[in-house]
Amino acid sequence: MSTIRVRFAPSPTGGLHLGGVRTVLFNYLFAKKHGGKFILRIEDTDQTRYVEGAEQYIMDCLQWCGLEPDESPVHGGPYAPYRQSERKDMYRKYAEQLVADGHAYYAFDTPAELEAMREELKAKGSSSLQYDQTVRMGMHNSLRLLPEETQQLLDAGTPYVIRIKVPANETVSFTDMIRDEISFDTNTVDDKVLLKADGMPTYHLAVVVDDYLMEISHAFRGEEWLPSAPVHILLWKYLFGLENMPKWAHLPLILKPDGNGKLSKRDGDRLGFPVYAMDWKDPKNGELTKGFKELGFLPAAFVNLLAALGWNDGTGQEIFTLEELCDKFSIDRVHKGGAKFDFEKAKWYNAEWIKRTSGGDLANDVKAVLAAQQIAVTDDAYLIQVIDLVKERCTLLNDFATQAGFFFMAPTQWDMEAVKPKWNEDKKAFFEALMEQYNSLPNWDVASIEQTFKDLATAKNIKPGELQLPMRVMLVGDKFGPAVFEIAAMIGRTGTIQRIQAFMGAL
RNA sequence: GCCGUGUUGGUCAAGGGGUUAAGACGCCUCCCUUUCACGGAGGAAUCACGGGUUCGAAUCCCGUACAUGGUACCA
Repeated sequence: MSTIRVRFAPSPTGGLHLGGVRTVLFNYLFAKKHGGKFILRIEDTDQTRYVEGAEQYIMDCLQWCGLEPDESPVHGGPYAPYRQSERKDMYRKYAEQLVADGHAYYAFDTPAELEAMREELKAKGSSSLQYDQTVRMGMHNSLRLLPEETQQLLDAGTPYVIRIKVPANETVSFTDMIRDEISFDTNTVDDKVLLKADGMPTYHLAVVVDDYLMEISHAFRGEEWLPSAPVHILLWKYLFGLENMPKWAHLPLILKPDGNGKLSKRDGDRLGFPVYAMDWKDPKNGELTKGFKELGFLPAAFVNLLAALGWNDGTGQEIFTLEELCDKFSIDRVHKGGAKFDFEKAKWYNAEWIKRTSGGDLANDVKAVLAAQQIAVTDDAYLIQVIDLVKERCTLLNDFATQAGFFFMAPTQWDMEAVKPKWNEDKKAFFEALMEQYNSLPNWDVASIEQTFKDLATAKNIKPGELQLPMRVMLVGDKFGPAVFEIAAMIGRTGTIQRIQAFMGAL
């Protein structure tokens, strides 16, 4: 068997959507599992929707996810160029060849003429509004025109497109790796444009030509492409031979959590979760779309949750590293049906990954989170201890701001409501005595801190439990965090005493 | 409308002729903890519908419904 080469071909028209990253992921996993290559080609032939910077953004997202391609516009490779716009000349040749072979034709119809055709079909009550075999002989194209008429138009520089001539009464079928046999009646497929008036190919021509030229062996794409598959199959048949065609896999769609439909950027804004891998700022209108990265997701968790959306290994295992995924991924365990995206579950994956990642490995990310709170970390060893102490209560990296922040900065306001109602002179006296005893405590460790606290409480005839909540509020400012004595040990003797004092002063 | 593809708890899903129909998220109860979590033990909740085939159907077949995608000189 020849080398496995899979490819992903995003169009640089905006941010990288969940579905896009998942397609990349499945491409990547399949390639790695079989020792093949993952190729990234850019579909930048849509002049009107092309967005400056989007291509770099895509590369950045893939790098963050750890899914870097083997060949791409930035990585280079033997089949360069990898940008469709730079391969423009290759496509025309094949389009012309199709015309010469009678499988395609020139069409000179203006937008107005196309519109008129659709209006007419609609008026007739026709079941389809397509430019297809039923209408093409009534249109302005080289099929109906005399050869000299066509030549005249061409010579005169009349704008034209090249359309595929879909045959009548044939069945086009192919095997999809996850859906098995799929077939179409050619009478229901339209004469798609292959080469646009501006000389750029449409996706239909470009995928086929590029897949052939780049020797792609397997092609993964979203299910939304299934309806145009017959066009691609026909093209392969006419141009390069079905035996050379890559194997197809059409991935299920990722659906919006509520209501119906494909997950879109809007849903994220509306429901309050990201749908892009990383923040994307649209240069056209300055609009910012939130990304998983900036919200505080770990790339490993992001990849993990994406893999689980439409695939599982059948064992019930939920947490996978990229390496495990590469090893265990199998195309026939990919689902056929679309899956609704569940942000709660997505967060759970991240929490699991935070728990499983060591404090040391988390340190840089947490440092950045704290820096955003104006907290500069100088002692890495201390930071790592803090992280290990609090990470199990963090779902997102940004949670470290509240969960770890008080280890670096004393609270300036306190949850007084939690303390005041039960506060009295006895308790006040307890904490004053406590400060004194802590001040002279020989060893500042969790056991000593706790023992002193409890002994003093007993001596003052107060239940230690009743004093722990006030103590917590003094140290943290609020009612959360690890065990109070752990916190006290961590922030040190002077820190602890100062915080008790500050609170008493503010009371 | 037409064409394609789907349909197991609220969500992700295992299971592909005989199962008490796994597991996970979420939700609820309890335990742990005089904080918040983590962890542990339980609980509620499911085979879209109708016909076949079969001793037996979530599983195979046919319809229907519903969902979703496409129906552009967008990808």
